[in-house]
Amino acid sequence: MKKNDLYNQQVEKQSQLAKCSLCSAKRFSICGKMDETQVKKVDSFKRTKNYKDKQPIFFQGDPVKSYFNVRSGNVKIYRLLDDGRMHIMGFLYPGDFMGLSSDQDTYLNSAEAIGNAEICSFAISEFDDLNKNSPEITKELLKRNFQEIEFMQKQSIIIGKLHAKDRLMEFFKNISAQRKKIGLPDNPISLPMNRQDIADYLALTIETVSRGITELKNDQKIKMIDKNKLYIN
Amino acid sequence: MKKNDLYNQQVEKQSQLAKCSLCSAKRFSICGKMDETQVKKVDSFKRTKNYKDKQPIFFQGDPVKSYFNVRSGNVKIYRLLDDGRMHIMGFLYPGDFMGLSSDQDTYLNSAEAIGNAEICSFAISEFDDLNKNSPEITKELLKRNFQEIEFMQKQSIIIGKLHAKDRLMEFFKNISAQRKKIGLPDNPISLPMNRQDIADYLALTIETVSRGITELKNDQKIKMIDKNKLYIN
DNA sequence: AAAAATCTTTGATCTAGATCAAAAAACTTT
DNA sequence: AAAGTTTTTTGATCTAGATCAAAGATTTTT
Repeated sequence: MKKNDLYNQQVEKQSQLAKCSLCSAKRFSICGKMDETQVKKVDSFKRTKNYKDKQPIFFQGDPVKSYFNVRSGNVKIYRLLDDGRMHIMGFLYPGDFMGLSSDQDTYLNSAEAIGNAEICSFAISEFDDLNKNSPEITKELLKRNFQEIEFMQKQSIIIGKLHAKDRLMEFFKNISAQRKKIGLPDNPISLPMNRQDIADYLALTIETVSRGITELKNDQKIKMIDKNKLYIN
Repeated sequence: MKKNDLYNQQVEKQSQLAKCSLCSAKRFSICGKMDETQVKKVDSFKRTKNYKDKQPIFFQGDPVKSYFNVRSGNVKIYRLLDDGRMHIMGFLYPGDFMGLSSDQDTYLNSAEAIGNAEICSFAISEFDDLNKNSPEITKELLKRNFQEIEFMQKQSIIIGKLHAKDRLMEFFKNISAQRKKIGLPDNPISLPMNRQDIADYLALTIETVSRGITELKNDQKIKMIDKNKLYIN
């Protein structure tokens, strides 16, 4: 059987292992802002699933039924354009929350796992209920939204104004900072996504990404440890 | 005296005219979500100022002392890059709120008036106070943030994936939609900003913007009424 | 209303990154 | 471990939009 088989049956993680109290992403998650009663409630209504590489989590246009939280692994958030091209909005890391939007009707973007990922899902009604009665959660959501706006602003400068090599360098630095935030070594970094994903994220082609990496290597700005692992000088 | 003199002395709008009850932007503003008591409070602590073309409202790096609301006119939100280039994050219209950020410490972007604009300012402490005790205001802020994220996502696709002519066309359509939202005719539209601003917003050069407009005219996609007014076919 | 300043358009040329093509490397399956 | 598949890199060529340059419009000042 192929490694990346989308139709692979998923086994729901058994409750013992999925418990919030054992969640390594809790500290960086929205759940980290909840009190014990709230976490207990989340623990009871959340579902935790293991996703394989390239397995879809939700798709643009689908009705919004759940919100999601990344427990481990990575996720890419992307939009398919009418002409079939893909634009990647961002990559998610453990502790990142997704699925909320302004209209709450249908998902605007699609999400799929990059490599193996554990994702918790919350039915919107139950999560909204919890949120409604908790200013802490609302405040945390607001804060995360502001951070996302600021990140998107930086990203629009990167895409709009920087050359290919500089976009790549900023991308590597962002991964480094993100890793630090969740307690991983910030150098060297690993690239969970492939070259095409990097291209679709930075608004470049795969060839330009490849050439850019080669040149950054020659310029001694980075050192490739292997295809998906690099050291930033 | 030059029309766009930055150092023009401002006359604070007299309270009678600046009253919230007479504000034509109230319906589209955050203030439109407030009850009478809250509006009364806002009315008492807000300050309303007239800005002239190119006059700064706040500057990136300055300590955040106030939030702002556009009462009339237009504003550009931009970031100056290290090399002196400008990236415009967006254009604001009556009813738009600005100044809030995730860290609340310093402004990340700069803001200046495009043409004459009336802007209300709120001292952060007084506004935060109001917000703290009003779930409606918080909810409205959250909603606006989501809309901004979604707008930025669309914008990143426009900048990253579309050709010059298509970027311009999307830009005109966005202005049209925005005008409709605030009760102005959605066609023809006026362009309050100049060609350089459009270029800095769409990550193009002024020459490419100019040529793009000429070509859209030739393709019968738009009809220029004058330099700053156009009809979308 | 003429002169000066600013903004916009048009023309000629250049280039970063796209596209087309193929080799090399890294994985998967048998 | 050989064959097949997918991903990444490298090479050659092309092009949309940048850059450099100057002419027209429009606005501001005198």
